Order: sequence, then structure tokens, then C-alpha cells
Amino acid sequence: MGTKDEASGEKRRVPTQERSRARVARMLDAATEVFAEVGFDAATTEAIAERAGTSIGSVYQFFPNKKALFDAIGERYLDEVRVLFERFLSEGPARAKTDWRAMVDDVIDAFWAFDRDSLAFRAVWLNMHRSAEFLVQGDALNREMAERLAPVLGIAAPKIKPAKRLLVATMVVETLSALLLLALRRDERMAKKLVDETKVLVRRYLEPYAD
Amino acid sequence: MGTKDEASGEKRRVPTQERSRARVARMLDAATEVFAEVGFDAATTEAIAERAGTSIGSVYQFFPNKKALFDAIGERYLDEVRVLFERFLSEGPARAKTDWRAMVDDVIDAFWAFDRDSLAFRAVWLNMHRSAEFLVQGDALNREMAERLAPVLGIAAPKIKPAKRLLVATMVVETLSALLLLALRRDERMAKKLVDETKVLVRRYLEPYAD
DNA sequence: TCAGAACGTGAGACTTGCCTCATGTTTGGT
DNA sequence: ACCAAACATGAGGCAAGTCTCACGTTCTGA
Repeated sequence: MGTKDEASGEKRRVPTQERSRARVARMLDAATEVFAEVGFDAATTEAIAERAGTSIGSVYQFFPNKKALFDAIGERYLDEVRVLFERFLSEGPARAKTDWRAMVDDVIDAFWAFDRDSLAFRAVWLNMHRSAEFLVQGDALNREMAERLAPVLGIAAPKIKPAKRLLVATMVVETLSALLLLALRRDERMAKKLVDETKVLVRRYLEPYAD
Repeated sequence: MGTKDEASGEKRRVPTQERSRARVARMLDAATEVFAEVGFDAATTEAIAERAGTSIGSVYQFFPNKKALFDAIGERYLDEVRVLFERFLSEGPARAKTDWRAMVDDVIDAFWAFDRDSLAFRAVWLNMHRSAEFLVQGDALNREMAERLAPVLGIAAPKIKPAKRLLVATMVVETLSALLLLALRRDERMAKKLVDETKVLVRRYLEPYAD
């Protein structure tokens, strides 16, 4: 490795002029694409700079290293997912009691519609955590979503014992994650079938837990 | 990349003496461990040689490059999985009609018991295909298993339309794959819960398809 | 209008890791 | 016992890729 700074410590210039702000935004977009296309290790900073229409020097003016670049878009991506997820959580209590079946469909549709690029990047994101610190660091995002989902399940599926809610939420989140990522890898036609069948699977799994 | 040979063409010595055969076996074991621990990219041939108690030169005497090493254990791993899977397929028609629920449990237990190392390596295997030739090359192993499973579903779950069998089989295989790999990353206690709940999920999903 | 701060650049220093090769050792058949 | 083939070794050639740095350009405020 060529890591110099520890724990992605920044120590870099913060863009203040408009010109550099736009440039940094282009870098993040380029990085998202490149990481999504070839994965973290195979992505080169050179390729990212080129796609952003700038030079390597400029990249390192704002990001101390490749990992920091990855972390930055990871954070941005996380925020977007949280917003999406939050929308459902906020309307959760109201709908969950009566209308949870339709809600499941909506959540799945929403995540599926949520930009292919983002999903592709998410695959890289998950795989990163899976290879490097394999057994130590879990999949932070999925874990967080499961924790947020658990309370909602208490309403939608009251038959689940409180102690078991997190387990069920984890099952749902991980299954969705895996199947949507799979759909992403298939052609349009198969993808649609998979997404629809995923709705069926989740509904059938939760059905006996509903009141 | 430093790839010289195309399409993992061998062009290397085949071990004939007992000494070298044993050495090659140690190399494969070491490679499995290292790949499983840190992933393909981060694994160094040096580390593999060292763990096998030999030198890099010897590794390259029998394997043309790093990828060939990976392919070799991939093949070995595939064979083991096929044997495991075949056992269930052979008894399939007999049990499938009456006893498919217990069969689901058995399959899950069997795959879970199937050596942690192997499962860890499988994660690397799947992730490899996912990053490099992202949208092109699918997950060969899971696809193959789904194709083999589809006919069995015709017996166990006769209500599935023939055209839909492969879809359902794919759903089952991918879900199992994802959830067992997840269980692997969790501690013993949580893993057991996840495995048990996976049985529940698969059973509930297939139930309406059974006669 | 001008100084200095912010910004942009890309050649190349430096590191890492794959793989080769020249050299030495072990084995098995005669 | 002896030779040729098989085997083993690890220093280092080489390519790829990360990140720095010295120099040039653009912006901002007084």
C-alpha cells in the first residue's frame, strides 16, 4: 500500500472558489462511475482524474488519497439512501398497521428505481467491507437499515417477539439487498421478474408474522 | 496488471514426484486461506508461498500466474460443492414429493456445515466475478445450481409453472447464498439464529407453490 | 492594477507486487 | 555410483499505480 495519512485524515485544501467546487463535484461523479465499473482496487486515480476532465495533481489537492475519495462518495451515497429510507420510516407508523403489504412493494420499487449507478456503487461498497476486514467489519449500511426497520416491524408484524425483531429486519434487509443487486446484474427482462418475485418472497415471509 | 499468459493457459510443469505433489497441495491450501482472508487483489503470491512453506519460484514452477492459482482452487471448490449438491439431487425425486420441507432444512444445514474456509473462499469467488467483468459475467456457480435445482422444484412444488421454475430456483439459491454468507460474518450465536430463520424464510416462500 | 492566495498541472520519485532466471539440490533409473 | 531430469530457491527485472512537488495560471480584494 502507499497510504501515508492515517484513518483518512484530510489535511487537504477545502475548495472555496466556484471553479474548484465544480471541479470537486466532477471528481466525485467520475469516481462513482469508475469505482462502480471496475471496483475499488482496479480503479486508478489517473482514470478518475481523466474522466473528471482534470489532472491527478488536482485530485490530490482535495483528497489525501484514493481511499478518501471513496469515503467521500460513500458518505454522499449513504445520505441519499438514508433520505430514501427515511421517507418510508416517517410514513411507517401510519401505513404499517393496515397497509404493510403495499408498503413492501413500494419500498422495493423505490430502491430499484434508485439510480442504477448508485446500486452498482453499492455493490463495490459492500464488497470492500467484505474483503478487507472480512470478519471484523460488517456491512455497516445494511446493519443500520435493519436497526431502523426493526421498530417498524413491531407495528406491521406484531406477532414477532420484540427480541426477534432485529433478526427478522436483518433477514429482510439482507435478502432485499442481495436480490436487487442480483437483478442489477441481469438483463432488463429478467430483472423485472426478479424484482416482482422479491416482493412475493418478502410478503410470504412476513405474512405469518402479521396480525 | 502483470498478466502475461492468456486465458490462464498453463504451460507449466506438472508435478510427477511425490515431493512436488505434496508441495503443490500445500500451495493450494495456503492460497485458499490467504484468498479467503484478504481477497484476491490484496493477496500476494509471496504471502501464499510463505504460508505454504516454500518459495515464490516454486509457486511459478507449477502455476503460470496468480489467476491460475485462484482458478485451480476455484475448480477444486466447485467440485466439492457439486458433490454436496449432487447428493441431494440424487435423492431428490424420491423425497421431493412428500418430504420437501425437511429437505430444505437438510440442504441448509449441509451447506452451513460445509467448512467455514470454503464459505469464506466462496465469498471471494463471488465478489471477483462481481467487480471485474461486472455486468457481463454472472455468478457462474449460483447460476449452475439454480439450473440444477429447477427440475427438482417441478416435483417438490408442482404449482410452479414450468416457465417460472428457473426464476424460483434462482431466488432460492441467491437467497441462501446471501444469508449463509451473512451468517458467516456474524458470531456463532447470531449465525445459528440466522441459519434457522433462513429455513423458515425458504419454507414460507415455497409453501404456496407446493401442492 | 497589482499582490498574494487559491487553483491547476503533469513529469517523475517512490512503492508494491508479479513473475523470471541463473544457479544449486534431490530423485530415480540404469 | 552416476547422470539427466525434475525440483527448489530468492534476488532482482519490470510494470503498474499512488502521490508529491515545483512551476505556471486564475481569481479576489484593496
